[in-house]
Amino acid sequence: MNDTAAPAQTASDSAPRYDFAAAEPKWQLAWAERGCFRVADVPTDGKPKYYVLEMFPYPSGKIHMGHVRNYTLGDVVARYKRARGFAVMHPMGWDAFGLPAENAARERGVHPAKWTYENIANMRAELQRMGLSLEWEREFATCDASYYRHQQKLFLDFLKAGLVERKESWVNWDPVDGTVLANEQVIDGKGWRSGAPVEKKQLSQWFLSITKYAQELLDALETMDRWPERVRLMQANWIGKSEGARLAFQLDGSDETVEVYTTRPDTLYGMSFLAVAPEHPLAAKAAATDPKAAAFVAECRSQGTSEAVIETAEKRGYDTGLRVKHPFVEGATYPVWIANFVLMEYGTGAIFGCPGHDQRDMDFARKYGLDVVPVVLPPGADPASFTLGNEAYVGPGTIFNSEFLNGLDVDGGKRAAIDRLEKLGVGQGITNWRLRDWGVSRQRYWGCPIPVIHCESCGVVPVPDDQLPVTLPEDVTFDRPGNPLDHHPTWKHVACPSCGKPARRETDTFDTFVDSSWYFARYCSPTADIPLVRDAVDHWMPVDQYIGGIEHAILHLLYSRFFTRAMKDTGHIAVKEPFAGLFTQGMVNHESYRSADGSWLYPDEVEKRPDGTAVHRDTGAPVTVGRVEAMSKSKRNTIDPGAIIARYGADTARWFILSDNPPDRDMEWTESGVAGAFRFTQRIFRLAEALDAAPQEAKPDSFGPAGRALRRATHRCIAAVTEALESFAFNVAVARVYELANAITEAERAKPEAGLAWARREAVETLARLIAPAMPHLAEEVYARLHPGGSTLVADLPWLEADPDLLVAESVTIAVQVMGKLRGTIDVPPDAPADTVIASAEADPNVAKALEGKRIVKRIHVPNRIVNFVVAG
RNA sequence: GCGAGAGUGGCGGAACGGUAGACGCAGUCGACUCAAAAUCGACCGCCGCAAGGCAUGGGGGUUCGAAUCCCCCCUCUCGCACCA
Repeated sequence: MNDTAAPAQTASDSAPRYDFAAAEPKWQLAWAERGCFRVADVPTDGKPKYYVLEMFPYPSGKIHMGHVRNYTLGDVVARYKRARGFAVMHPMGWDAFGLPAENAARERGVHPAKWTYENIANMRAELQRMGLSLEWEREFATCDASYYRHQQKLFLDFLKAGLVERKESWVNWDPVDGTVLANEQVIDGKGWRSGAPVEKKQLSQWFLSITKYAQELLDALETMDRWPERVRLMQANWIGKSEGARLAFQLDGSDETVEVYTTRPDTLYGMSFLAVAPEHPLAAKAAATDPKAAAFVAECRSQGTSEAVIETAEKRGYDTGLRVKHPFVEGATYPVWIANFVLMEYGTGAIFGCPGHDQRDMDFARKYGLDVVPVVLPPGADPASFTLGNEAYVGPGTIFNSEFLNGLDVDGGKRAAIDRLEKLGVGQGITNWRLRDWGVSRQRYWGCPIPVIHCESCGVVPVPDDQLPVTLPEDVTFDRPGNPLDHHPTWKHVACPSCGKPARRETDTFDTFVDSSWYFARYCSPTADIPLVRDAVDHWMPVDQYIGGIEHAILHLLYSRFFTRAMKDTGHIAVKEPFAGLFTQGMVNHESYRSADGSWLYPDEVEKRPDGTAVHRDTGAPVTVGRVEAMSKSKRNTIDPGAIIARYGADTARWFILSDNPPDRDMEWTESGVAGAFRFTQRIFRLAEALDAAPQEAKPDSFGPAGRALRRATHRCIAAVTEALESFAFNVAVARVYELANAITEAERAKPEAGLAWARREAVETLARLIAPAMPHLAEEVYARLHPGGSTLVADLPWLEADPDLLVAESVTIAVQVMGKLRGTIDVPPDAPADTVIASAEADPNVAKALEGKRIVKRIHVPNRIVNFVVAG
């Protein structure tokens, strides 16, 4: 059953089949030996450059279908652009630092380096079996000291340039394991391994100053027209610029003030309370003397962990009894509440509440019986009678109930209020950002060491350039929790480079997002002894086409954009934007299967019945076919690319993945779809074989009707596939190729005529060259058959150009409508004059019938397209 | 809640405002075969014997003509989410 579509030939099978298992390695070797995909760091051949890059993989050990899709898409682009005359750089490497390697070390006692490099070797072999046009000479792993030493250098340059800060920050602390946890290691507020409730702990950590570039990162999004709109939008939201005012409220009966951030200073006269976050210093102060306040703060803290709780949590608060003075209204004071919906992380951790024009404040006010004073009058509303129910009014309008602001619109009110605050010296207009600086310290072993030394007398001292790289010690143990670098007996003890006294190395390593924030630039000069060689990086950057999953829409792409700017400002690179074009691919999904007892089954264990039901392959027990969803180990609906390639070949896998649907949408991997793609590889091969008897002949002077039709199909296909590839419509390109194959089959059945053999040969060679970006091995195999003894590789051939004369049809079929309804079609010569076309349209019997007894009011003729009669009566 | 995208046969999908459903998958029938597989051929949106009618989530509109443009509504997916 496993081999219904297997390539093995049976005795009765007289037609020889395309032997992909022999062909694919053969052509892979040929490409490698010829160095087809090599380019110089600094080319001198004058070709335009094109840099294609797919997001490099984490070396988990095996490739998955998402990789196959990602790298197939990139390879189609790379091979196509190369044929179009570009010098294409298409490198590959490994995002090799990270937690899984440490987990493997703890669970299986294998050293992270050994585990990682073995995984890399395995995955490299798998990728090579896909026949990708990669330049393996540029390969590196981010865990190579020869890579991360330059990362350390970049960091030190950033430090010098004032782009790095050290500040206190909260981390997830597992009190049982005594270790810092990554966010994904915190499950429902508990440590994933120990199950102990996670605590927040403050540590001194390194931050890259991404916020210094917030405005620029936001502005540049506007110009990035080759990025998907939604990715730009997600980044803009993430950066989260907001304009407003910061103002200080003075506590009644005290000199102390509370700072508030607001985007609505125009609504200050609608204030009815002030609220601070539970973590706010004022809340802490209230809690110190008021047990009830302390209890409320504690309650907020205990509840705040899981996201589901936050989403549904009711607004609750506690009145501290303190009051603040209004900045504009002499003598007016308002209560100060501690409220669970105020976020310490955003703004100042305190707000002024204006229930009339903010829904959250409204909910809070209604719950606790606080005043609701409308100060913005919607257009057309009557100021005397206007009231608010439980809905805050957030639209435009005219300010009222607001003294000096009365009569202004919202924007004018904001400006006037800010002016007054500034005059009074209690506040000013500011821009606030949601984007935070990027904390890059990780308390982990398997990462790039942060190259600084802590000295009691000199403070933080950068590791001098000549002492780089700071390498990871190999003799580490994972037998206890925490950071092995910290436990290491000698590694962290060093002499201070500045004063020579005993000092301590930084034992934190970088967030792995740092590793992936500049790898694309390093590929340009992958073995240089400086981070980036300007000639090379200035030639190849930016990446012309970057391809990867949407899951990296924000962090990886934003960090890379920032990092590139930082590298520019420290003189390492000329460009600001790393990725000129971005394409985000969809996921690869698969049906899931469950047996009667609810356990998940692998696709291999399931047999589909013709009636649509499914049973267990061995036991015959009924199987429930579940949803089509993302492949995951837990649901066992994964398909191993290695097994697919072994059974059907790389070209089949590549072809199916391209043919199923548009590449930016999620696709469904189906067994029948792969089988269909496999059948097509065999069919192409048969079309080529059928030519063997055809004599080699010079191009005939004229062709018969079948030959002319085939030649038109051939050249139309060139034009159509080219257009489809240019617009990333790979599924359409595939459809056009099928059409040409169908046209060739039709020509095979045609009566023999002079020149037909030549036309068939042209068609098959065209077919081979058009499939080359998608099915490169089969393309070479077919081409080689057509050119016995030749040594030219399709990989080295230029892209085909369609003959414009053959793109014009001999006759065109024109639709004839009466009042927009199709009543017939007529065949006319292309570009026939309107009056003849209309005359023959009217002569069509069916059309004539529809026109009978009617008066033709208007005759519409769109050349080569349509005739439409507008009639009356 | 805010934002974005998408709704077309049994399925994936195609379609510069101009013959809706290209192409593939699945399916039906036939040829070849002792048989099966493979292959080749024909059919394959819905209603209808037919003529014809109806069809691109629903409703309006613009237009000679709308899957495509505009307005309203419904559904689904994704992202963000007490961001003041």
